[in-house]
Formats: sequence, C-alpha cells, structure tokens
Amino acid sequence: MADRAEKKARTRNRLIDSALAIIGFGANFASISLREVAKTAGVVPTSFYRHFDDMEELGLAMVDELGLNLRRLMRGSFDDKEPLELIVQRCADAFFRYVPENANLLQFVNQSRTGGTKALQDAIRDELQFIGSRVATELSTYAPELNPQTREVAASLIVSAMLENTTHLLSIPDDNDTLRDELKQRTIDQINIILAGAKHWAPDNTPREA
Amino acid sequence: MADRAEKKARTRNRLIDSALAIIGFGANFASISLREVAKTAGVVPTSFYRHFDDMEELGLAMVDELGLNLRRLMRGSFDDKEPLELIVQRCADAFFRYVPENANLLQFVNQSRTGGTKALQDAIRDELQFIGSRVATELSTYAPELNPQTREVAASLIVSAMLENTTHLLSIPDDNDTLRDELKQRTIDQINIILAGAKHWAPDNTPREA
DNA sequence: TGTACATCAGTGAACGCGCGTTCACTGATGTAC
DNA sequence: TGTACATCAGTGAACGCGCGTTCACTGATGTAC
Repeated sequence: MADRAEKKARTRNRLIDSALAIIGFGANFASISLREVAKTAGVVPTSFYRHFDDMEELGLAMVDELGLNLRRLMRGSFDDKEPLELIVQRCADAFFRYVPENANLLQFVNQSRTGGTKALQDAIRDELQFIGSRVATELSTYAPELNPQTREVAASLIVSAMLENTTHLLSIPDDNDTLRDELKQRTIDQINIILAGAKHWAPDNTPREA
Repeated sequence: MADRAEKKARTRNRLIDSALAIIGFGANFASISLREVAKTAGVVPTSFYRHFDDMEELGLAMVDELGLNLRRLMRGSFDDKEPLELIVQRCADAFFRYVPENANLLQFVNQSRTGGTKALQDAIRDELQFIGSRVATELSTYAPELNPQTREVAASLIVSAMLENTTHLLSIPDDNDTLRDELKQRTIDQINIILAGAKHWAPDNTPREA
C-alpha cells in the first residue's frame, strides 16, 4: 500500500486540482469556498486543514506551481545564429501551445493578479518580475546591440503584451482556430514592432527621424 | 423637498459609491455582498432591489460610469502641429492624473476584466475596444504615415501597456512620488518605443535593418 | 386651492442555506523494542 | 519476526453567522378632479 506521506501529497494535489477545475467552470478563485474545494476533492471540509491553513495558502501553492511551470518552460534555449524574427515565431508557437495546456492555472493567475489578497498579488508579481528579467536577459543574447535601459523597457512591453494576449487567448472558444491564428499573428507583429522600436530608439536622445 | 425621482437617483448613486468604497478598502467586487453594499449606503438590503436586480447589474452600472468617464476624458484633442513626443508626454500627464482620481473605479475594472461574470467581462471588453479604436484613430492623425494594419497593432500594444501601467500605478502607495515618477517615465519610454517600432515596421516585408 | 386616491422608495421580520471553524474521534500506517 | 505504542490523515457532528431573497407594510410624494 502507498506510503503515508505519498498519500497525503496525493490528496494535496487533488485539492489544488479541484480548485483549478472549479475555476475552469467559470468561477473566480476569490469566491470559491473551502467547502467546495474539499467536496470536489472528495474529502471532508475538516481535512482541508491538514494541508492548508486557509484558501489563501492554497492559492499561494498554485502560484508556486506556476513558478515551477515557468522555470521548466524556460530551461530550453534557442540557436542564437537564427534570425531574430524566426526566434520570435518559435516563442509565439511555444506560447500558443503552453497557454491552452495550462488554461485553468493561467486563468487563476490572471484573476488573482488584480483580484487576489495582497499576499497572492505579491507572489504573482514576483513571478512576473522573474519572467520580465528573463526576457530582458534573452534580449541581451539575441539583440546585443540594445543598451540595458532600452532592453528593460522593451522587456516590460513584451510582458504587458503577453499578459493581455493570454487574457484574449483564454477567452477564445476551444473550437475557434481562426480566431486563435489571428491572435497569434498579431502577437508576432506586436513583438516585432517592439523589437524594431527598441532598435530605433535610445532613451536619452529622443527619437526623431521620419 | 426633493423630487421623488431625484431622491431615488441619489440613493442609486450612493449604492454605486458604496461598492467603490468597499473596493477601495481592498475587497474584490466578486466577493462583495449585496447586504454589505446596502449597509454602507445606509439602506436596508431590500431597498437594493428598487435599483438593481442583483450585484451583477450594479457592476454593469459601474462599467457604464467608466464609459461616461472615458468619453468625457477623450473629448479633448491635441494640436497636431506639435511634435509627437510632446503629445505623448501630455497623454502620460493626463493618464497619471486620471488614474489616481478614479482609483476605485479602475481597480474595479481591473479586477472584473478577468474575474467578473461573463456579462461584466463582455461589457468591459467593449469599453476597452472603444479605447483601442480611439487610439488607432488618434494615430492616423498624429502619425498619418502608418498604414492601417500597423496602426492597429501599435494601438493594441499601447492599450496593453496602459492596462499594465494602470495596475502598477494603483499598487503604488499614495505617498511614494518617486516610484510614480519612475513609472511615468517608463510609460513615456514605452509609448515612444512602440511609435518608433511602428514607423520602422511594415506587416508584409518583415523588418531587418541594423 | 382642497380633497381623495395612486404610486412606489424604503422598512423590518422571516426563511432556509452554505459558510469557516471547533472538537473529539477512528483506524490505518509507521516506529521502537 | 512479533508486539505494543505513537502518529496523524481523514471523519462527522455541531456551532454561530452572514448571505440572498420573500413578503406584507408604511408613509411621503405625485396626480386627478
């Protein structure tokens, strides 16, 4: 029979998965009750407390899961001999594969980023900051001619755009590939505009040229 | 004494203001109860139903208020003889004045855009789309050399960036002017990068040049 | 202008319900000898 | 290996509370004559 700790871990995961499933049904994490989560996970409400102090702690565990996800996703790298626009295309492909695979988790993050408790918002902000600095680092590899300040501003624009595109992508019905492809193309255009702008702009001497 | 309809309208406004005040205290609109709103407005819970069917309708009324706000804000125009970067500066000034003045309303929108009921999300999406098309129109005035598709992509980037900057701005404590000024400068840099990118990019022949 | 009636914003009591949390418990798993 | 005890994940009953919603009501304002 299963080891006790392992069985406990499985219940814990079931609680997390239940919360995500309820979000998948259209609920807002802020309005989900502890009892609902416990019920969906198939345990009595009291059992919840063996794993989390309250719903906020469950939320924080879900943010941790996002962190693991992202770090795994970003382990890979690109061939820096390839042209930048091809790399952009590959990133967009990865993004449009990743988001639907983790729809409920990203829906949760998207909700809680602006609607969660302070601790939750802070935890999510940290993860987004991590992504931002990672994007800035990538820019220094693939577009080394940019100065650090420009790189940072460009990275912040890319993160903003991707957050917004995540929101859009999550609201597209599963069967509407056309809409998804259009959004993907626009995403690519957006990133290319940002990169083009970064190349032609320097923070101190404001841009002019026609 | 006040006219009956006028008095009713005043109570209605008090309900809306109460909801916004509760949000200002850190609550998520999705978790605010009808009873709490009625209590804060100084009426009995039953009275709420004289004005709204449920909390969702109150939320939709708040989105309407945003709509009025935005249309008022956007009535003004700029002198199209001025250099683009000065116009960007003026827009940033207006934005950094507007957001703190309407902090609770924008907090509500920011929460409900991703965490509200479907009807609420749709209503907010419509308002944001209105802003987006307005930005695109402005671009055709102040940067007429851009082709329509580029203009649209640039407008979507500006909207994404401003949404994200709203979130950041709302999380800055009232007394921290330094942080606010930094964010404002970065906002200006972001818009300038987007505009520079739009000028140097054409959708069909992907950009190259060093 | 005065009177009789209609309207309707706001009241207050009552309802059943799901909530978070407490408590003492059970019984399978793990540990010490 | 077998026995006696400790641990602790999960149980089930119970609590007080705030919730949304219903209902019949009150009394000031508005309208018709």
